[in-house]
Amino acid sequence: MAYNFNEIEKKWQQRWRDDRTYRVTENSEKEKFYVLNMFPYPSGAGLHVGHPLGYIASDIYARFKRLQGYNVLNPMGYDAYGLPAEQYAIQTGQHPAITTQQNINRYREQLDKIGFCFDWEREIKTCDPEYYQWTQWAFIKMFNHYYDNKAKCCKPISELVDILAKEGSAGIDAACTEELEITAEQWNTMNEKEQQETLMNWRIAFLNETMVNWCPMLGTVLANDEVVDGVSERGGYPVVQKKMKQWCLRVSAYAQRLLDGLDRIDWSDSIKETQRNWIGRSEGTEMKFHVKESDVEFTIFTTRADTIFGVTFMVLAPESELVQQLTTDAQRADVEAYLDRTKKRTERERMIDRNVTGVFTGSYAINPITGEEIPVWVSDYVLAGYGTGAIMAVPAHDSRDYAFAKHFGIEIRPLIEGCDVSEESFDAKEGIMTNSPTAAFAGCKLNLNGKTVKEAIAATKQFVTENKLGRVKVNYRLRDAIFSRQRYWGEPFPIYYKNGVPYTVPEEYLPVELPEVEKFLPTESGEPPLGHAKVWAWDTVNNCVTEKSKIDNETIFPLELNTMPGFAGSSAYYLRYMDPRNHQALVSTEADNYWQNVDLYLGGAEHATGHLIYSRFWNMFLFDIGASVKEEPFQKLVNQGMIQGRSNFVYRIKDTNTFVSLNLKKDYDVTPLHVDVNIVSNDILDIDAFRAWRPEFADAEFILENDKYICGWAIEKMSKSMHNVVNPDIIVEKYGADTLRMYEMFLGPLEQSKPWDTNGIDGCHRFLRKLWNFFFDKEDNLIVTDGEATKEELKSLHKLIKKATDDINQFSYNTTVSAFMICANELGTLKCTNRSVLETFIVVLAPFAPHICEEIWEALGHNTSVCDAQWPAFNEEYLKEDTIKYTISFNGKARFTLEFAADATNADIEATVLADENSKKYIDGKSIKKVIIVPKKIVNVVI
RNA sequence: GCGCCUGUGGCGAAAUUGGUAGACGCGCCAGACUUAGGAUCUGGUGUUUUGCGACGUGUAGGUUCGAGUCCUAUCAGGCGCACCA
Repeated sequence: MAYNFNEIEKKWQQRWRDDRTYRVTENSEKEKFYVLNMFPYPSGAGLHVGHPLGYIASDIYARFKRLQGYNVLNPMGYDAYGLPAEQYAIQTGQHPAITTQQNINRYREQLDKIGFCFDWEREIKTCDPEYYQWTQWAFIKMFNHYYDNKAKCCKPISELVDILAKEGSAGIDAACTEELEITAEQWNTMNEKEQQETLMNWRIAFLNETMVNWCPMLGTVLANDEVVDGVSERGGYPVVQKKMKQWCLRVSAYAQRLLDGLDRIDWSDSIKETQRNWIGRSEGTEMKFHVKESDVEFTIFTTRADTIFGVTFMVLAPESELVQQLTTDAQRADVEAYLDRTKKRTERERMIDRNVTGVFTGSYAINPITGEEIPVWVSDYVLAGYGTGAIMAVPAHDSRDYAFAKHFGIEIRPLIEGCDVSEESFDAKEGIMTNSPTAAFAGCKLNLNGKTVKEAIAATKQFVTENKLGRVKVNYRLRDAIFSRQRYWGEPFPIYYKNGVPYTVPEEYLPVELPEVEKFLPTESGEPPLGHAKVWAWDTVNNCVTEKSKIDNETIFPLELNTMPGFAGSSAYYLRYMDPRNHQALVSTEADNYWQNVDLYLGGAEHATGHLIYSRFWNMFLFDIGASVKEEPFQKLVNQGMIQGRSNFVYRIKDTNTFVSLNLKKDYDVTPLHVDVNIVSNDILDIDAFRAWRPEFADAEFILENDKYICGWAIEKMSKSMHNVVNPDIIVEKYGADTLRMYEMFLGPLEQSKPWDTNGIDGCHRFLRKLWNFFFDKEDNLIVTDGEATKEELKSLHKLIKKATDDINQFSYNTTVSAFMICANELGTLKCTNRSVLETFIVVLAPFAPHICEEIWEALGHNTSVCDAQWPAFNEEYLKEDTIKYTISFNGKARFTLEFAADATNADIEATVLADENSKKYIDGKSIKKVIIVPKKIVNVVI
């Protein structure tokens, strides 16, 4: 019988379930290896052929490592909270928990068909109370810690309270929202509420009135990485800036450690670079400027301290509190009008429209070094959230300042020898400084003339520091993460409010479970959906959730109405897999010590600035409090490329129901329409299927070429709306999971994006059928023979072992698949039937095509799984050749080949070549400069 | 604008890291077995030339006995950040 993949795959998938083949337990005898995929959000559309790419790749690696004797953890779960299920709930009233579970079931069914070695007994779902208990727990820990900049780690907030009570804030160097100066006396006279509000300034998880990305259509705020081009990542709705009180995580406290950590992990350069960009470290100087005829002083941040003599105006961000203080009465009306206008513009509008706008405040600042008076302006090209929200403008050496100065006719004062600023600014950090105003301002002691820019920056820094005019400062672009979402389908906060002050639910009473609501929409008074919950108050006596109607603000208090964002549950899930059913801790010390962190993490590169930053931050925090043994969660990261869809088009002649074939369409006025790729084969449309596809096409007419309707095509993202989704189930049914696995790997380099194209899949399928025929004849009799393998067979086999071992280690799976085919071709030519050779082949192939290998393995008489076989050792002896062919070149031009004994020395080879009749023809009496012999390859004679 | 990556047959792609291109698969051509094949097997397949040969890794230079690989410039495509001072 032929290779019956459907039957074989069903059989082995069942067997693996029954035997719990892929269950893992901590085993100190064996070395661990932790493989992890970014867990999926179970969307309603199910899996398409792009999803399994990473799972297959990691599955191969996991199986490979297991064969090499490692104890491999390869778990799977679901990122189950998210917007689509909630949007669906709003539309249909269906509870998101139900939709989500249905989607999970569908995913599981599809995943099972591909034959992964996941340990499903460790499955987690982020919406499961047993899981989110630990998300809430981590949040409480963050609430109760602050970040000590000197110690470079976080510490309990109680220690900060002690310091405040004894010494005030003077000695505190901690990550904070704003620099506060509080004496011990002030602190001690504060009431409870004031103290709590003050502590918010330092907590890692803190409540803050902040500018947020508000998406009115979604009715919620979004994190920076959830906003793309000024619209929401999900849905593409407009996003506006709005000031709101929100929970935040002080991610910025960890900016330097997040940056430093990148040097210790094995990630691709491009992802590291993206993270470095996102963190955006910049080293510069903070300088204090006094305001003329006023007590007010303000600080600016600059990386170009050397340009202090070129400052001809100052600019404040419109949102800066200084604007109100510095606006003179004469200018107030103009400034107010400007602020109004700015406020109305969305982020997106500000991004598109880069016309120079601004208004003068009426105040003048004093240059701290020269004493010169400088006008202070307001303009929205200065961002409130970066640096101090105020800048010193140097139009000669900054293009934005230059545009502003040109527009408002402000002086442009060049400071670098020979630079031309008549047309544009000179932004480069190079050249020799000039124009230091030593004469104009006799009091000025700083002279930068003749220094390079680099030297001048250093000199200015030193001068500013020594004269206490400011300080050296490092700034980061990385902002704190906004952690509140005005949504239903997310983790509830373990927070209740007493007298308007947030308090955490005691850890031992977690989880605080998500309450039921009647509606998933915001309330009429504009509260988030949890405002509809009837049972949503905290009873501090019985430590439980109770009816809202019982709130008395004595012992029963209102609970937080916001929920946590998507990244909350996905930030530490890898730890939970180590010990998923633990009720006492996120992860037991034993499990954490054994599994440590993820050795190989696979997922899409699109998470570079979201999940992969939050997750590192979250884990560093857990590391600081001793809940995780490793500072970095993911040691090696591989980003699989996206599988794009190949869409097909039909061309409808305008205002008709007639469709014209691709190469004839130029004669008509046509509208291209996406057509379901499943009714198109090799770009030829199945016309009957098309008529049946949609009612409006039932009586469609066609203009054919060669009796066929040829469709157009394009490479696009695989999505429902483009009708280009290919379901893996269909491939599995037609070719089998093993073929799908081999083919997805064969398609090209793992990290590259590539379009899905079934055109080559037959090659992989043919290979497996051929393999089957090595073992069985037409009547299913095993036809392998015992005995010694021949030299050629062993050579071919060991070439494969070497190639497979090397390539799998480098995730070069496409070349590994090629190596299998080459070896099978060679063994076929050799008519190999040798049991030991073929058996070893099966072991090496097992990670790629586990079902067929199990079946053959069993037929060969083994009563254990091929998963528990041993990865074969490579033996160089078999690859040795008796003779080696050398290409003989003269002056780099290949001429002919000669064969030598494998152990011939260079001297032998040289002598033979020079004595050779052929060679003499090329040398022809000319003198030989040298003879280059590349081992086993080439002899090049230079004449 | 800044940073990163990629560019090789009709197509997906290889190339032991500087060693004399195009492995493997698809497609195509020819042949065999077939009533037939979109099944299977065998052989061929970068361009050009009848042939020896010549030319070929986006383009133009350079280093080298030798360059797809290194250097310089340039073009094209992709990704990330983007009024970050």
